[in-house]
Amino acid sequence: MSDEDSIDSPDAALDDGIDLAAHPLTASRLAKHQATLRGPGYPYRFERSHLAGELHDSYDRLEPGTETGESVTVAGRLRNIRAMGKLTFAVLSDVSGTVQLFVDKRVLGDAGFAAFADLDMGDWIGATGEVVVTRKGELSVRIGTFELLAKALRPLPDKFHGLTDVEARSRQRYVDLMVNQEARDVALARAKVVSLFRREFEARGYIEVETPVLLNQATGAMARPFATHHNALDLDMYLRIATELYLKRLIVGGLEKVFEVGKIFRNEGIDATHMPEFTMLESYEALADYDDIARMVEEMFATIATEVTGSAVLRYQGRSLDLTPPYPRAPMLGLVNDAIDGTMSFDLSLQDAVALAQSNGVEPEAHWGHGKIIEELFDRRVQASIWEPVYVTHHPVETSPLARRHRDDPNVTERWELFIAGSEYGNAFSELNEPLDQRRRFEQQTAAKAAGDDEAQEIDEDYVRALEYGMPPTGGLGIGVDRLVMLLTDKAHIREVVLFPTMRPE
RNA sequence: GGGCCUGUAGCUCAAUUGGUAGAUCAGCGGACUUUUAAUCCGAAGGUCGUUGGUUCGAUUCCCACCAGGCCCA
Repeated sequence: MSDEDSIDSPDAALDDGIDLAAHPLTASRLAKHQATLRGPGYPYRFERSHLAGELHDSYDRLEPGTETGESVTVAGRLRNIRAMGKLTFAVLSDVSGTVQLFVDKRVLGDAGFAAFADLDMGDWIGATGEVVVTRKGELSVRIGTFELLAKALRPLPDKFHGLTDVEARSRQRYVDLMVNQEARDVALARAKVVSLFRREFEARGYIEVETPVLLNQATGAMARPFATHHNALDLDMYLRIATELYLKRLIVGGLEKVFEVGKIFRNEGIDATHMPEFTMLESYEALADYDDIARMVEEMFATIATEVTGSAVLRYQGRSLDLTPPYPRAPMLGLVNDAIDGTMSFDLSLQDAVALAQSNGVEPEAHWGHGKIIEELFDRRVQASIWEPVYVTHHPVETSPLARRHRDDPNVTERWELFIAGSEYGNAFSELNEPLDQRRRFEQQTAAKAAGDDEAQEIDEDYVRALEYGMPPTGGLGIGVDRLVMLLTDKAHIREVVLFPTMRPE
């Protein structure tokens, strides 16, 4: 930012139409700000002795009217000012909570009291004074000195109704965070979820790694990538749509237990559960299979839910939801056949399978085989009816090109997806580690792409080369972090758990 | 992509069978030594999302567009 310009021309109309110098709500704030810049200026640092929350922890049990004789220094944003003649009460808000400032003209002095009266809601101040409890029992700092740390040139939203407009809260998340405790709670819950995942994986001997975001080829999932260009190399590049194939290269390399938490980018629509950039957690563990991963995930989900919400039994969208393990396993085809009219089977002719799909509301595309039809029937007829956690297993080989064929059934893979409350929360395989089969699967994807499946994966030659060096049996996992945070914070829309959701420009 | 809905003061919301809009909070002036959304008095504050059209007259009706929400695909 060009600070010279901003100081010299603060009256330029901003893009939301407010002219700070001319608007009645901002003109006096701006004038005070400019006076401070011309005069004493603003401090570069401030020494705080206590957070608001720490004061409550230490002094909340005192009787009304107590004067502790102890001096503390607090700092934060002024959230509410109630001036009553020679006495003023104000609410100071910091990261830990709020504490009341008790401002007495006799304590602060005439000049100090007048200066305090010049403050506006939203200003950042630091203040020092005695910890007291008012006659009404409110823990307060009776300030003897204070300092303006930063001026708020813009007014805060309505102090009671706050900011409720979804669009404004999303675009100006900084304001949402200032005035809505719920917004702060979600941000903290999210941070805690990610932190707990790290703790849990590290406790199991995993190491955290970082794999590339910018790729020559977007592989490892079925999704459209964002395309970009590297100028110096004059090279078209893509943002990653998964971390899977790079993490498995690390298993080949012998790191054995790896995980990564990071942004994934998919060039697709935005709705209640989808954002073009979202946070995925992937992990891979040598010598494990998908059952090992399932046991790990259900333990982690219960632990994280308990630490974030206080219980493994949640309320989500008005309903109770129990994340206590173990979670039942159910083969996909069995669930489909419970839900449709007729019986789907890999033994049906493709013609009969298509007819069965059509009679159950699914119109197969030309390139679909039995597997895609089964998965589509599951999506349309089963998924939404799932509430309590269930591992859906036995995904068709056709729709799982990176998963190992099931040890007992060649039509399906050792794969599960964890469904809760109608959405997918995790996806895991016994990883396909046999290079010749992997090459054939990629070739089948290429054929599907040629037949019109624009989501089919491309072959990643270097990945096959890596497998040719030998990958041990491996259990892999992907978890949508945003959705888990939604579940734990009882949010129905992903935008509520992403600090800065993707939006069109204003 | 389709359907429905929304956009009015900084914020939260009203109103209009078509005659240029009101309230709470915030802000401004005043009173007040225990407030908790303080209270009381007073005076202000608006490109009614944008652009066209119909009309004597449009915030209101119509077209298009912009941004957003919900549902469906």
